[in-house]
Amino acid sequence: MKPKVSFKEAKSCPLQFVLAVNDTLNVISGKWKMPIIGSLLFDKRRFTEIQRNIPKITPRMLSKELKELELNGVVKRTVYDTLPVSVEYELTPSAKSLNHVLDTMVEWGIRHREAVVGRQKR
Amino acid sequence: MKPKVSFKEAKSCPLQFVLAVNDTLNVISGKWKMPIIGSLLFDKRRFTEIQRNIPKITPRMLSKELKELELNGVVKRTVYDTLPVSVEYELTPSAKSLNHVLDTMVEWGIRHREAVVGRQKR
DNA sequence: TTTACTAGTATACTTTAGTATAGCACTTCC
DNA sequence: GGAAGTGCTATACTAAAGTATACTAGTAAA
Repeated sequence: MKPKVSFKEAKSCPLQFVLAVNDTLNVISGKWKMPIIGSLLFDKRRFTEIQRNIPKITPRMLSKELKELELNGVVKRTVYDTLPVSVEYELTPSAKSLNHVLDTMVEWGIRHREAVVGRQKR
Repeated sequence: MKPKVSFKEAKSCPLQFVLAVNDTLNVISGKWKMPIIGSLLFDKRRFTEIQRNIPKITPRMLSKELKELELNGVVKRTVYDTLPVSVEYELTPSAKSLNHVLDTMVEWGIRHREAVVGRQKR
């Protein structure tokens, strides 16, 4: 559901906005969440595949973050009855729609960097 | 400048995207950045005004965060030669355009919460 | 002269986030 | 029988983020 008022139109910052922004922030902030989501954004992957994808992450961190992402409805975990067991992680449909958010963040990040550098040159 | 490829179109996650997302995250993540930006989003304010706006923040934190935001080109600090001195904080034009990012975050946050709750009910 | 306002700083602390290193249970390959 | 691959967990640590409490200099009103 679309919020009734955007930040631009609103005259003050309603609590529900802050809460919704925080929900989104909780999903993507921290040292490893973006790399993990990035790794899953284009394909489902297994534990060790993600680990190989993100060279410096420890299994403890990967495990911890994946659990948190699963709890938050961002990642779906599927265990296959193979020998040895294989476990697949994939983004939920809701998480896939994160790319809209990420796109605006990329755009703002690039623009903002240009604006800041521009001011320093002048 | 608009990035050439969006997350949806891209087949892998380019480094420049990750960097730009991190730039944006650095500006808005942490316990107090959003409340401070929220407080300045509709008007310029003085130190104690912001402090009254955000009841539980300590002056140490407010001071620290404002310095960081100033360094990152998000906030502009102006000292007025009144007695006692008054200092005004306002968002830079670049920071004001953050509301587009925040809007998509609000929208995703609300949708995602609905999706997660929906799954729990079923 | 005490009080209160301005915009903060100083010091010491707790809490949360992240790291380092080792190990487990299971199975297959050599 | 040992090594190697599966998906992790346990313990102990360091580093970063945030809190609590007190305090500063300058001025002005009571």
